[in-house]
Amino acid sequence: MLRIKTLPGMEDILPEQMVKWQAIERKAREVFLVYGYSEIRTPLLEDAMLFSQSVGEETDIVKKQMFSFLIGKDKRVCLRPEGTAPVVRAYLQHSVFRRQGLVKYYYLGAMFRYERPQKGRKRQFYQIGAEAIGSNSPYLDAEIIYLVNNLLQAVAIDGYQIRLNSIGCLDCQANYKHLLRDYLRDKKDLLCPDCQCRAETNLLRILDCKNKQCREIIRSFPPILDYLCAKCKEHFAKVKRILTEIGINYVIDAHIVRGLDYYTNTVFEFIHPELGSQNALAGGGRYNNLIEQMGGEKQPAVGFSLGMERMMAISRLEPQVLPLHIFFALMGERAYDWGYKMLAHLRSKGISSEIDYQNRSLKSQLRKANRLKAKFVVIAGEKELNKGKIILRDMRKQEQREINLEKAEAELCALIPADS
RNA sequence: GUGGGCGUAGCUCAACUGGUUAGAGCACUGGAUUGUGGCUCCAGUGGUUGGCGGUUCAAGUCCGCUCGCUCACCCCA
Repeated sequence: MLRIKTLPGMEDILPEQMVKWQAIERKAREVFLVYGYSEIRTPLLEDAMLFSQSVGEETDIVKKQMFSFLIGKDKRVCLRPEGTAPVVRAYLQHSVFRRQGLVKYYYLGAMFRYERPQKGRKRQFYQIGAEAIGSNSPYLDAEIIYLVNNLLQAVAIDGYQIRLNSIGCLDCQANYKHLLRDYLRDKKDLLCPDCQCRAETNLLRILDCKNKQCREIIRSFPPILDYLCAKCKEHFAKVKRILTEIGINYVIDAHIVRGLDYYTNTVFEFIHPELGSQNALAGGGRYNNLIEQMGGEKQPAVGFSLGMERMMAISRLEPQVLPLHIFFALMGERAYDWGYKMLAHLRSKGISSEIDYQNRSLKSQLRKANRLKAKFVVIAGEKELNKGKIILRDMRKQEQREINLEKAEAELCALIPADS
């Protein structure tokens, strides 16, 4: 019989991993609460047009990384490759802008991209992200970056670097593309094949090509940062100043060009050296034209997303497994029936309890209790029941005593709050 | 999509230039203690050596194909 396995790039998260995973999620939720962001959940499956319209027809994500397929004859749908477009879609669909001014949403969940898997890059991966829609205030840019910084601290991650850049508004970009195209006109043949293609489709991406020769050519051309219009220049200056004032260390990296088309002005990346080649822990920035582009009224916005697996890889958070309160080690059917009833009762009162289901010896029942880190073990067999008693063993103190059957329930219930 | 590396027990790894029945530690189960955990000792379960084919008296080992994993390019979180 052929044993089916997970698809490439799709992974099970086993319970042992899940403990830390949930701890990170819990910390993230706490941070979002503090910053006034509320959770939104959008479907995993969306109209494929949502992403070509927002992320960009010519981006790698849309061009070759979407899990997309037809439903019925002509409806093309896809598993979401990123989180911003669905949130904006929901924002518009429910006319949120008519009900309130600034909205601050966060999300967490699975994203899907059909790529060759490698370290820190899976086909199904999880992101935590947030979007703040409705303000162009540079203080909001700073809030997002400060929030990410805060979140990373909360999950015991350090040693990362914050890289910052501004790619200006649409006017700045149009102007810069014009200049760049002029500059490259007679150098096209020297570029790598990819960049020759980019020259037509996604000019700005040439700026962060890793090919040696392309870098050489680009190096002598000033970055877009040097060509920002007065307004964008002022906005970026303010973002930098605010960040410095609130104690954020960052470096300006004029070559950050995000791979999604919707970004404008402030863009940033949190990178970590221990992540390997996929070193971006978080990324984000402003997208002042996206809402309008998706059919809404113009609303400036800013957001970010964090890679969950990448956080898992470097977080030093050590979540403690909650210890089991009471284990029932029983011998004989009469004792088992009594113990099972007591177990059911304690559990319904919220006291974690466990019992053996495999008819094991007392010794192995205790071994199991020990492995489960049980605080107490109730031991009972014919011998005890005949005396009208049971044995209560304190596993840590390595002591045990007999208690009366009638008082057992009260004693067991009383044990826990005092101890934990 | 393009390269490189690697596939032996649930996990981490052994097995000299091809040579008896493929081993060890951890984990698991049982026992030493016929009813008491951790430590110790003993024993046991567990393998189509990823798969298929080839070379050979003989293949975990060599060759071919294939599948899978992994790292990197690309791109991104």
